[in-house]
Amino acid sequence: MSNRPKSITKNLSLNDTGETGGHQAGMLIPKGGDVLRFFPTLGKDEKNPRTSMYFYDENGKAWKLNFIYYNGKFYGGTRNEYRLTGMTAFFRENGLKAGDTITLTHENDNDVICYKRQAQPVVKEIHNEKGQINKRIVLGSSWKVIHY
DNA sequence: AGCCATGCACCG
DNA sequence: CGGTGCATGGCT
Repeated sequence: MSNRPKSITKNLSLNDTGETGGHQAGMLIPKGGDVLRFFPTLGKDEKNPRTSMYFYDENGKAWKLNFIYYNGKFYGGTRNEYRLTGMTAFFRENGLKAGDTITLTHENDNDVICYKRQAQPVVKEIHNEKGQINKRIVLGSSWKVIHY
């Protein structure tokens, strides 16, 4: 639809921050939308292609993130999704939790990473058929895109 | 489609 | 040898 967005923001999930005990070290990038356009194009010419991207925080510190296209679906597997990995150090340094947001901005050939803490996560209780209560953090629309 | 979860390779 | 991230399977 349009060109590369100026900025994208993600509302962090429990899995993104590692609070679920996972260690996948990366968050999912939705396919087919403007969010994906923020990143370089990765095709299916090779399996699981990737590129490194450097983002700078407010202190000028560089963070190396890896943008990977898991495209195993086209190589006999099932995966077909994009991920941005290598973020756990940034999450830890800033104490980020699910419900917080991280924003990636591209401006004047400068890639910037920043974050925003959510004051109080909204927790939703889900009652299942066995009478158990599961808690889950409510995420607004996960992604937000800002164009030039 | 998106989030949750994990076996194992790698590396300090 | 313990923590981290890759690559992938699983669940909703």
